[in-house]
Amino acid sequence: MTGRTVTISEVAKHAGVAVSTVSYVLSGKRTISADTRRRVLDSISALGYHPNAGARALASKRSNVIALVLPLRAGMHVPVLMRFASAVVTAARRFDHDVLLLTADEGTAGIRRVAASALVDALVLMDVELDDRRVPLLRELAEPSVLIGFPASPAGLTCVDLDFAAAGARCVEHLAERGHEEIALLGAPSVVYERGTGFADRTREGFVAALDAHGLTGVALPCEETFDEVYETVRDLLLDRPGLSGLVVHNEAAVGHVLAALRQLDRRVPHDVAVVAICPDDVAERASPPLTSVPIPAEEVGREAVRLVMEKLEGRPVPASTLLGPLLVIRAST
Amino acid sequence: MTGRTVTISEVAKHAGVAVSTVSYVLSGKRTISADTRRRVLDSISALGYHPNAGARALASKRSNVIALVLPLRAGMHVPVLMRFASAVVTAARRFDHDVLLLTADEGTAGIRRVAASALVDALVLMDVELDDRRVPLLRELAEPSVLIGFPASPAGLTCVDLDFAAAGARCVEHLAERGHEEIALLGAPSVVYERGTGFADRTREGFVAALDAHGLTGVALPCEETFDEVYETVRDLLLDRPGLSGLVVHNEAAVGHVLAALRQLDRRVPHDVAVVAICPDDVAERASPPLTSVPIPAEEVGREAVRLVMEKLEGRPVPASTLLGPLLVIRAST
DNA sequence: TGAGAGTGTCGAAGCGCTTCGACGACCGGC
DNA sequence: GCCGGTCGTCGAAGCGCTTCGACACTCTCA
Repeated sequence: MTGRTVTISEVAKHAGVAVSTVSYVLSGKRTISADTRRRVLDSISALGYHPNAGARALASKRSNVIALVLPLRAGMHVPVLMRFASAVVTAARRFDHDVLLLTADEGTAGIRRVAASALVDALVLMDVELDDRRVPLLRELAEPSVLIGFPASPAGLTCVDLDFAAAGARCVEHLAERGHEEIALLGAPSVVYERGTGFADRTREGFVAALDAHGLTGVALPCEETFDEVYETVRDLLLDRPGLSGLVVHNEAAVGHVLAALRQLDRRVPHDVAVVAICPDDVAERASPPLTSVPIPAEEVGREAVRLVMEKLEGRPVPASTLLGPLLVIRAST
Repeated sequence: MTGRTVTISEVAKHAGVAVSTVSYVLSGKRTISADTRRRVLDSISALGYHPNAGARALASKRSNVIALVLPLRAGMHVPVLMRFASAVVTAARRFDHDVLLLTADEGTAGIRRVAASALVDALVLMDVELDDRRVPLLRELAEPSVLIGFPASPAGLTCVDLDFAAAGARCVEHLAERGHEEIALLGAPSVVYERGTGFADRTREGFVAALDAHGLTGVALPCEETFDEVYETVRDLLLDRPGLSGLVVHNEAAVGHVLAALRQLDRRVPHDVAVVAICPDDVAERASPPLTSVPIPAEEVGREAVRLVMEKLEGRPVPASTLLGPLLVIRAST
């Protein structure tokens, strides 16, 4: 079974056809008679043939591999990243592509390397910052790329993400419908805002705009991720704003701490304070009480990124910007 | 800069040498005079040459890519996985290799495919189960592989992992030193034990054995991951065992809930109950109070796995089993 | 001083695949 | 009955690299 490696010419010999015929059977790029096709396919499975990826890449100038570039930085929402990665791999396989994993350790050099060496045909980049060093490089690269997230100036790029502004607004809207009049957003740690990570800012903007639109009062605060800091933030917030009755939490790591803090401050959810989170579904479900939330659609985003990059590989035009609409899942916390 | 792709023969022409000379400069497989080497290297950087990965793989029968196989199942410790993955990528780069990401969706077919097509030279598998379907396949594969985790019968395989039994024992030992006489282990969710995931079992075994060795009484319980379930478990545990004063938590997702539950039950940490966790450092640091813990040495394990797989690629013998000794970091919770 | 042993470099033969042009065989239309 | 078109298949030319054997030198040491 796992004997010597079988080549296309052995398949051709076994099937009694030319090497090129086998190739055309596999690629479907020329018409082949049903009879010949069957003979070839039989030989392929009889011999256990697998095309050699290197040879194929060399001859066709296509490696059928895409790069997935993950920045593995501090303060990141790692589990979400993983779900993105998984979705990208699964989607890529559906297009008969594999995924090469690149971390940011190597900086832009890694991207340049895999592109220049033809190791990959295209790139998908995750967790893009507003001012991302990788962006200028992508513009000059021949290989198509898609970003998950939006840099400050996305001109000439293809980007896809959850519409965080709409997500922030959706949370406000929901709390407004429930009759809350003073609410707060607990967002990412301040370091994330300082770094200029797009999604954090965009959620805040959507939140603030929706506050206005619905005539509510409120405030948007950064939120650290240790229990003690979260506790203080929540305590001070409730002290400063006695009328506050709704909370939007956009910080996966802090969400549990926020609930624990409220518990300790004797505020009952949702009776005293209603809580909406923007976070992965499993976190929302596991909380006590289970949280009304806007889930992060990692699967959809990953799938869409791959679809877009494949379109670009085919030379087809794609929209520069794809924003996925937020869903609101209502649970026990509002 | 990102103009047409530069080939080795253009470099050779530019440097005034033969193609093979350029190749030998790059690989170091034959001696080259210092002068020629310099000329060639200058031409390489002048032209911006990057060897074509496909051509290289075809000619050398080495793709310089290793596969990282991640099962992306429910109930997994995803952030830890990510750190493993990151460590593997970084370590692989140090050996001039890239990493192809494979998920378990494709089952064993994916492994077979990338191996047979020579897309990868070797494999690293993560989160191995006691009875892992992938294991028999690895045995018959020509490509070397290394497992992170231990299957039930590791004969003929190369495995590396944290020594979870020693980690469980180390926690007990620490609590014994602090004078605790009755302690409990809160482990993985029961579904993880039922699936037969090695590390959960091994921690429990180490815990139980150390209990005996130190003459302590105690119990090992599975632990679910929602706050309410954790709360009940902890409450019942304290009710059943009034003498209990130490807790070992080997469940990253539940660790925060355990502390919140203790807080709510008016047990102070470490005054009333001491807590030791087996979990990633960032989780232990972020908790309140910061937890004494045995960290999961993801970086070391990943690096070691890559080192082993590279050794095997070179044809050198490697130990079948590598267990990394646990470290105990003392913080405020004991 | 000449045989023998390195050194440093070259040319050419593949590696396994895709793709292009060519070419019979067969078809229908006049 | 001949011509132009398809259809199905083949052969050969690469793709860009590694590696093997050959070979021209330059040193040593007898």
